[in-house]
Amino acid sequence: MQIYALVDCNHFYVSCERAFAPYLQNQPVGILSNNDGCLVALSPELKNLGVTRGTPGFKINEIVKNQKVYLFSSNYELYGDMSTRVMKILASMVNDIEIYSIDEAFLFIDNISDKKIVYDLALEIKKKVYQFTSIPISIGLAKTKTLAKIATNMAKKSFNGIFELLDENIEENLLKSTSIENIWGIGRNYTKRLNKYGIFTGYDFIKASPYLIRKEMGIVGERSQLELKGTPCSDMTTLPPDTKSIICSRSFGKPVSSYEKLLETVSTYCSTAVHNLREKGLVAKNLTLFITTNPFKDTKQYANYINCSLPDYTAYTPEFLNLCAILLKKIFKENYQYKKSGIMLTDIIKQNVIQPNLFSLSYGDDKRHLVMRVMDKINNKFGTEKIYFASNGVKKSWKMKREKTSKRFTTRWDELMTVK
DNA sequence: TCTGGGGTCCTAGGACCC
DNA sequence: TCTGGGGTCCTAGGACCC
Repeated sequence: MQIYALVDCNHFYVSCERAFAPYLQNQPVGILSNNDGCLVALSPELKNLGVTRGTPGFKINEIVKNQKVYLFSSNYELYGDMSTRVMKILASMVNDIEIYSIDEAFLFIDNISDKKIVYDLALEIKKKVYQFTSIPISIGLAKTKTLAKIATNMAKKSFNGIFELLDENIEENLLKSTSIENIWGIGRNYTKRLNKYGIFTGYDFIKASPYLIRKEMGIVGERSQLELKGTPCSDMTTLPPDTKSIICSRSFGKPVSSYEKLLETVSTYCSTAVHNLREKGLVAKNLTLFITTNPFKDTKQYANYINCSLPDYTAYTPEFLNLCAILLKKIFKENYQYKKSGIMLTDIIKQNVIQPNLFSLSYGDDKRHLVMRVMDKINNKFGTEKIYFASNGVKKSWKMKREKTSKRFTTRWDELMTVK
């Protein structure tokens, strides 16, 4: 018997905050996105107050005032580290694990003939993860990943946090009561299209003609359909896939209109992205830069992007920074209130497979590489941006808001939890 | 005043090649 | 009536995911 188990951490960011602040237990808790913009994670108690994911923070001021809601800025350093801990525990308990996102992982369970044993294993996993991280998880068990997703949704509605979907009658009933928009791979747009053909539930979907599904959704839809019928169509990818792009973009705390300040923003984001590139042992050749005004405001709108390739693959920050200045000049327009900018690195390969250009040194061998290494070492040890490029700006009046951040309890010595 | 950020995959169409 | 056929590569855009 081959079983896919999907482990999903319950309201993960909230649970991370709760792990270090027990008074948040059973209280309405919400985590805000970057710039304290909108809600990205909610505790069930907050959901019960009628608040939904994606709501802008300022729209719930009223509720926050009246109901005592605890709001936090997102603390990705903490969540990332907690995620690593959870994944390590999972990996120690099964042979094959595919880390799917910061709070989800597929486990592949093979060679177990008895359903009961699988269920007990899931129970043990859940217990152990909670014991070592105090993160509550839900586990769905099924024949394919897509079915496991549905099982996990059920597991979240109690059932001890574990739902096993291996009985065909239960499967059929569950598909009948599952709307297609809740199926993995079917989003808002495909839901609308399929509704036109009278397809509303998972059951309608598996009964629909494969030709129709193929026509409307392409190969992806056809795969989803097969998976729901019990045929696995996606392998476990136990090795992390090669990075194809790295994006760094942010909204500003305050709008920016001068070229100089806008350049500070893209330079800062660019430095971060190229740093990430180096951390992964990669080099890139292509840079895309974009700027945009605030689409939610009634002011003059402008958005544009531009993209350019370097002559060689590199992870040398100044080279990208120079390019940023040139590219920004080309698309920058005066008299606009810019709200967001960003850069994307593409055409990425591993540093150790660079094909050196006949006329230049390869990045790994020259002094530029060493300078970057020293810089990264200093910043990794003493904190981000201890040393940085002048083009990133010194004052950064546009910096994003993060007014309610908790401490980075698990990754900074000076932010360890104190017990009074 | 205040509305996130980072990714992947697939497809259609155009340019170009022999 | 009918105007070759087969292929690759690249890009933009659309869809999805968390």
